[in-house]
Amino acid sequence: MNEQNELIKRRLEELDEIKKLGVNPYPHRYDVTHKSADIIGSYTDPADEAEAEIRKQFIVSVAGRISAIRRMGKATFCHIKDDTGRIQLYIKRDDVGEISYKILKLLDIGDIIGVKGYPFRTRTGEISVHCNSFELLTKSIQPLPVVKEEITETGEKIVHDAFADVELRYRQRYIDLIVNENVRETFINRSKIIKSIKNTLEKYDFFEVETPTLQSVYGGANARPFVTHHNALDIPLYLRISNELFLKRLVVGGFNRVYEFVKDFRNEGIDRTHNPEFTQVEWYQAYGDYTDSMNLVEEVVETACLAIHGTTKINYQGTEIDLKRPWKRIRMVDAIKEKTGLDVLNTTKDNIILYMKQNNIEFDTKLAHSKGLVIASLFEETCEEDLIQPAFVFDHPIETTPLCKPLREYSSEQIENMKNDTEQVIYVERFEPYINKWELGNSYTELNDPILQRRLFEQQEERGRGGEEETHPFDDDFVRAIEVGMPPTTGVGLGVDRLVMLLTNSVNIRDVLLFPLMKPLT
RNA sequence: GGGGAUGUAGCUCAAUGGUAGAGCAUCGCCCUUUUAAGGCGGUGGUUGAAGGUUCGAGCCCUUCCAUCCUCACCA
Repeated sequence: MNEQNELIKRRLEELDEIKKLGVNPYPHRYDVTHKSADIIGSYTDPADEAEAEIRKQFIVSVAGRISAIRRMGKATFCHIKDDTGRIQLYIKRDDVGEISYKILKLLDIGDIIGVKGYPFRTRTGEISVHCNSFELLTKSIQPLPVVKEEITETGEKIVHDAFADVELRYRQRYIDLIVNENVRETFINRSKIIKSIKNTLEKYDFFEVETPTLQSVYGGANARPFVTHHNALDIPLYLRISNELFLKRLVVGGFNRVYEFVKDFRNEGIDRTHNPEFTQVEWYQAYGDYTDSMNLVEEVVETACLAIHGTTKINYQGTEIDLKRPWKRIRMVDAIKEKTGLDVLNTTKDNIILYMKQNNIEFDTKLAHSKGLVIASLFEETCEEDLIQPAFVFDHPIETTPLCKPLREYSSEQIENMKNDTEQVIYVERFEPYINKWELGNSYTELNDPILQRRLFEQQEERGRGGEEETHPFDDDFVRAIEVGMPPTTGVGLGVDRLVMLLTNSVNIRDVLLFPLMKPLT
């Protein structure tokens, strides 16, 4: 990209020539009366010559970026793109005058112009604007990739020499968006999905809130945080890994139904389904339990799919997936039994570990101290790969999270004694929606017993001291809030990026993030 | 972090270790209903960076940078 590049040099010369002709290449505003799609959509062919003459009085004003130019001596065809699509312009020297036509010759692909003229149909059938005048609105200095679009006789669009370098596409998304129409569509769909989710939640009287991104105690998930520093207060701060604990405080405060779309930050690896910052929507509902959340998750996802596809059936990279409610619901231990035949409820911890070793199932020995974690790990290694169609996997071992309520069937003595009996696994009312093998979210019947909450945080701290890297830190203020009293509550966190990937058939999370994190070029 | 692959003109891509090329874009000329417009003629390169082997390196070797795939980690 050196500045001596011939193409850029040439364009700077053109810019000078344009200025010398008395034209401001960067004017301040332009009155647009029509969008390209409106012009094409509302066009009807005139009945006869007389009507065609009259039509010439109906002037449209349309603006956009030049995407193709075909010059033919004293007449020029070009296509401009606006936010509704593209439209062809027909500009004749005799119509616009000599000086304007001279300026037209100085224009390039990438320049933004506004034109006034009347719609007509060309000899080859394309609805176009016959221009009486045009105005340069912005001169482009950086040459764009030249993408040729061919419309076949069957109406199919073939894109030639597409701008395909993924690295450049992510780093210079503005160019990607100009040139690659499907990229634009993906982000329009992302917006529609988010809007749909909001609509569904608002329909049930959920209330949108905002909670802190900078937190002095992070929590609500198992993840390593980004650490920063506040100068004036001279304290470390963390970028949130979750907003869960704040939303629950709001339920304590009396907002019975709250939701927030939120950027979470996790200091971990980057791959096809992980970006250091990503979007979740979380919502909390007082007086409900996790079965209410299952119902709402189904509805939120199904409705979002309908909003952009008009059907519940999607094709993700060749896999047919139907998001129609109701989804399959299965206990984690039953999923394991179905897949492996192993009845973990009636098998000792050591025998499960033995089974995993015998079957070459990956196993982290750091988890060997807890039967619950062994079971969760067995599930992840064996069952996840089959969870293509939407399914709720529920009732996880309590060791997987300190924020979730144990099953209602337990007596308080059983929960009390769980530490003393290593073979006794306490299960919690948690579920994860799986689609296409991905955990799309996470949900609990929220723990609101402050005594147990405190104990579970303490156990997390203990495990942290024992070497586990990603445990929940103890949050005193949060426990205080629970002590004030949180009503029976259920909550959900849903991964928005992954949902958008699914619904837009995107392979990489970067394809659904406008500006994914890239290593800076040195 | 491990393994595999890629990086050549503005874009998309070629090039047995032996003169770096094509299409589009760009520039000049012709062309007043073209549409991947067309015709004729030009310009354009530190082959990601730095070393090395060789008479000779885009190609072989080393290191580095970036990206992709994959594994690990990870809601």
